[in-house]
Amino acid sequence: MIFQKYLAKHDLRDTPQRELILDAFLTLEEHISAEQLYDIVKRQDPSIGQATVYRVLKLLMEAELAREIDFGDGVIRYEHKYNHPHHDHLVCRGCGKMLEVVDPVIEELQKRVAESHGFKLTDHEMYLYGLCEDCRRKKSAGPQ
Amino acid sequence: MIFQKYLAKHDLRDTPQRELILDAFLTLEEHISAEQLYDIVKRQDPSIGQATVYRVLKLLMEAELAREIDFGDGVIRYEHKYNHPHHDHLVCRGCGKMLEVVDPVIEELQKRVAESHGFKLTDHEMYLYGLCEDCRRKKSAGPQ
DNA sequence: TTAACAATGATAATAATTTTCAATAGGATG
DNA sequence: CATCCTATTGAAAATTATTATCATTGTTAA
Repeated sequence: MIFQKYLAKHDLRDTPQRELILDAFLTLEEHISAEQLYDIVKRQDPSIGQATVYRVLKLLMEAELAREIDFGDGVIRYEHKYNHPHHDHLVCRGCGKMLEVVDPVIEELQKRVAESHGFKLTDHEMYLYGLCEDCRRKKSAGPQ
Repeated sequence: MIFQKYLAKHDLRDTPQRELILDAFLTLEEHISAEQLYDIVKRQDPSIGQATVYRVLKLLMEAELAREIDFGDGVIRYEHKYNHPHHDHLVCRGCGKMLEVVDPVIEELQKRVAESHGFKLTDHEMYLYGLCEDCRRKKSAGPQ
């Protein structure tokens, strides 16, 4: 609905490809790369091109339905934005496990840090990297 | 000196190219991309190859002399790490101006957030984005 | 000085993403 | 419903940043 409204407002057409990619994206729970999404969508319609997937992801960003996340590994991933409020990411350096976290005090302090330099904060990114319990156990138990 | 020690310890050779690139990097105050560094170095020695610049930056990382920063625009930049303790970045969405910031309370809270999920924090990245004073003034004054 | 091999520069390769472009297909209008 | 205009599509080429390859050069230690 939101996407359709966005399309209408911007004189863009509602095509079966766009619907398919949107549905596939919304069905997913976790963040996903353009290539992964292409793989999924291709199963339902092998004729779809990957450029279209990239194009739709860009549209979803503009429609505020998707948000980019970048762990710095050269691949951009996307996650839901609609009905999925802001949060940061806690990532395990060992196994890659990822948790969404928010700390309201940090959020408030970030605003203040920005203000103390004359900035009006618009948004931020925070990635916490560490080792999860499992990986720490493996590390101390296993050889070296 | 530190770089030379690192080279010696790892059975790597101290070459004029490595010296030149290291010096150019250390002379710089701000963060820089591999390509920008290549441009600078090329002026002093046009025969230098850009692969060497990429290779030396990798060495500087291993020697703890450089640190990567990634603003998510597809280009990796590097900044000094030696004698330049950890900090985060406050970036203006308007003009790109960048400030280094640290808030010890945020740092502490990050550790606690990680611990509350069973993680042992190893490092983090935090980018605060906003509008600086100048850009805000321009925005409210200028047309639209 | 010479054998062994690390380092270099040029270039090719990679990988993710974007652009190009000819063919196709929405959808408003008559 | 047919038609025209133009947005959209898929395939493939182009881009961009970075990495790998490889023949040649330079260093070092015996």
